[in-house]
Amino acid sequence: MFEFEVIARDPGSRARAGRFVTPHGVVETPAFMPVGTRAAVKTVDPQELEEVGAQMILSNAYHLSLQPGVECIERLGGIHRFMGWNHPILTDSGGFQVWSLSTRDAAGRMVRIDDDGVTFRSHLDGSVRRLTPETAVDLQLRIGADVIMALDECTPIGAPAEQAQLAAARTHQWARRCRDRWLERQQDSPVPQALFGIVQGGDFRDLRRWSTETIAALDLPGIAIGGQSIGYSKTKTAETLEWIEDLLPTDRPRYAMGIGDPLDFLIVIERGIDLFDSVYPTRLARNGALLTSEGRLRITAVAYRSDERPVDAACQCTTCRTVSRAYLHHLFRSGELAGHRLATIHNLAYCLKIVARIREAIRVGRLEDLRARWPRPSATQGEDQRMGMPLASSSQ
RNA sequence: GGAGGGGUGGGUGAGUGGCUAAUACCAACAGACUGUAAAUCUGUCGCCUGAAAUGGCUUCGCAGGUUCGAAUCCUGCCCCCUCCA
Repeated sequence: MFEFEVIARDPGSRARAGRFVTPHGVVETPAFMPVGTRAAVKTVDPQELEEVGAQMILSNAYHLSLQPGVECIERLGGIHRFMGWNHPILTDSGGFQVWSLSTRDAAGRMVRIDDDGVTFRSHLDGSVRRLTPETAVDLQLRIGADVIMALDECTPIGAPAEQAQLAAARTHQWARRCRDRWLERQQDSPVPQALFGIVQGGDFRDLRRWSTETIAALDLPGIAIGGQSIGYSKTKTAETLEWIEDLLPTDRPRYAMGIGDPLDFLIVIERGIDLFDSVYPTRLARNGALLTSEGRLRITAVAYRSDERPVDAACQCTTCRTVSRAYLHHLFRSGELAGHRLATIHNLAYCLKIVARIREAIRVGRLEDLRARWPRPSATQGEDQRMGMPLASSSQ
């Protein structure tokens, strides 16, 4: 049911194009998955997601279990039906929240980890919730996503070796327990669901390789690479993937968790990644930052007050076809919610278009052309942001 | 006509003798954001000099005064608001 087929490879890198078949449709890879943590990609609806080119989206079992609760989603026919998205969905287990919620509170009151699982203090009402590998799997199976993630402990950048080692070891133990539970439950499940394991190991080559071997050995339908090193740091992202690429299974999807800057897309794809997700484009959009061929555009800047041009002349999205920068500027300045939606539509369309171009290039064996024109991040962070990957191949 | 309240930096509005170039919020300007506790967060925000610590200058309706020292106290003037007639 969850076949994964590689249909083209780039001769100059590890990049590959494939088809990931799920019960809710096929995902043409490489693919970017927009994030809809609470069964909603903020500000846009399922139809807009389709229009923008999304194939598969992400949601989060931790958030959904708090609200509206898995019983509710289950009763209403599962997450696809619940949110009106009849395409593939992946849920994260809540492993990321082990890290993101714990860093919010120095006293560590919101998250407590032990070898058996994680105890959360709900960020909504303070109630205490317990997540173990088994319950994480159960919750996700009941929510009904096509792909579910093992419970893991996300290692922060700069974590010392001992800490990274312990987190990885725990992640491995949990992954085994998730697999056992998943295998057990799949037998009597009407709709198959795929479990992905997650590689941790922090910033250490040997730990990353150890983690990759361990997780790959579980023989799950897919493998993910996690940790703060992935996404948050461009150099660490590339480095980490290079460390482990030869150990990743070639016959199943590989998923880099938290990659959302278009500049990172080619970097991870060339290192053999098929799937990636991030809140980046949607969050940037809500904060008034638009991704364009010319780089990042801050729509609230005075410069756009009476700029009649579309956000990106090379973009075909609804936003770029219908409104001007001046109008978007006005919407953001006046706090009109339509601005968030239009900006989100554009950022998603832009990101998905970039990935589609890369995918096409791999398929026709011309990734080299794209690579040659790909923006090279400089040492200066500020300058990077003025860079963007053109949507049109006008320079050819 | 009588009684009372008030005028503070772009706006709202604290402050009622030195710790005040002046709280806070908004606006403005700039930056951040990568498996979402985010329509969030951070910085700047009188003028001049400076890379910066800083230094200098001018500010709390206007004009005087008291004081070592005033946005804060006193006097006069101008303006605004509320209530009563």
